[in-house]
Amino acid sequence: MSDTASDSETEEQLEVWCAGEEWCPITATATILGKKWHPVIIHRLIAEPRGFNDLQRAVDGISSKVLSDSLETLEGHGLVAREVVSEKPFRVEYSVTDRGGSLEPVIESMREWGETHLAAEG
Amino acid sequence: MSDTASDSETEEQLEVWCAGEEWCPITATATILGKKWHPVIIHRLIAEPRGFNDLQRAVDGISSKVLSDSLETLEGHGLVAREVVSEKPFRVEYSVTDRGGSLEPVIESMREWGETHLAAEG
DNA sequence: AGTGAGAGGTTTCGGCTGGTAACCATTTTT
DNA sequence: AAAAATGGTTACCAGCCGAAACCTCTCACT
Repeated sequence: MSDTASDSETEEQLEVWCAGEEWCPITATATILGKKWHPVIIHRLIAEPRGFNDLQRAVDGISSKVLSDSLETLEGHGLVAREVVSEKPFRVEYSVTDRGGSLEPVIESMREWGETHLAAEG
Repeated sequence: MSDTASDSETEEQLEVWCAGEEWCPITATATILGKKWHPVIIHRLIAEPRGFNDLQRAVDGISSKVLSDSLETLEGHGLVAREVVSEKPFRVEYSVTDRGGSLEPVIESMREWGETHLAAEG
């Protein structure tokens, strides 16, 4: 494709550099975060660490199976940490890792966009 | 896409409620943007309007069927516009709408996150 | 001891979606 | 004429998504 404009503009290359390249940071991010429930799960865990059922209520609408699968996936990506906080009354706590917490600006921009462009409910 | 029922996404998905009481802007945004290829498609169209094959090459990795379906969905959400620019040599041009262009900060934050947290991964 | 609520999930079973490959029609280029 | 480029469609299938049911364990109440 078009990239032989080496000496022209340094500024505009920032927006074009991932076109035609093999690895795309947007696609990479979308592969992890681009699921229906992943952003809101992380958002709720950034707000505060929670147990499974508490989290399910906070996400509000997700099934237990999908939440279970999602948490497993997110833990695999190193975005969420699972800790058993009690054995006898068996209790678990999910929280975001540093890596997961770093997604806050992304999720916040999604929240803002949704609020200004999708607020059509009532 | 399939028939009439599934196209209710176009209008009624905007009324995604979090099971009764609270409407969640993050979930609503994720329902639209939370697909593997949607963010990068919009990103490439924000960079410049393109024809189908040009866009497919720019997205790099997407199949023609998935691109076709995605464009149809995004057009239904009012994020992408399709214009036939020539009939004799049949040419179309896809571009972002104002609404689609307003996603730029969201996509940019995804790009930044991927660049700093996913570089050199698969 | 029995019942029910709450925590933390798993199982089952479809339907929808994402992905590959093949195919099609038209026009331009070689 | 043959090849390539443009803009897709169709067939087919693996896998993910989602609703509902089910499961174990503990605690509280009676």
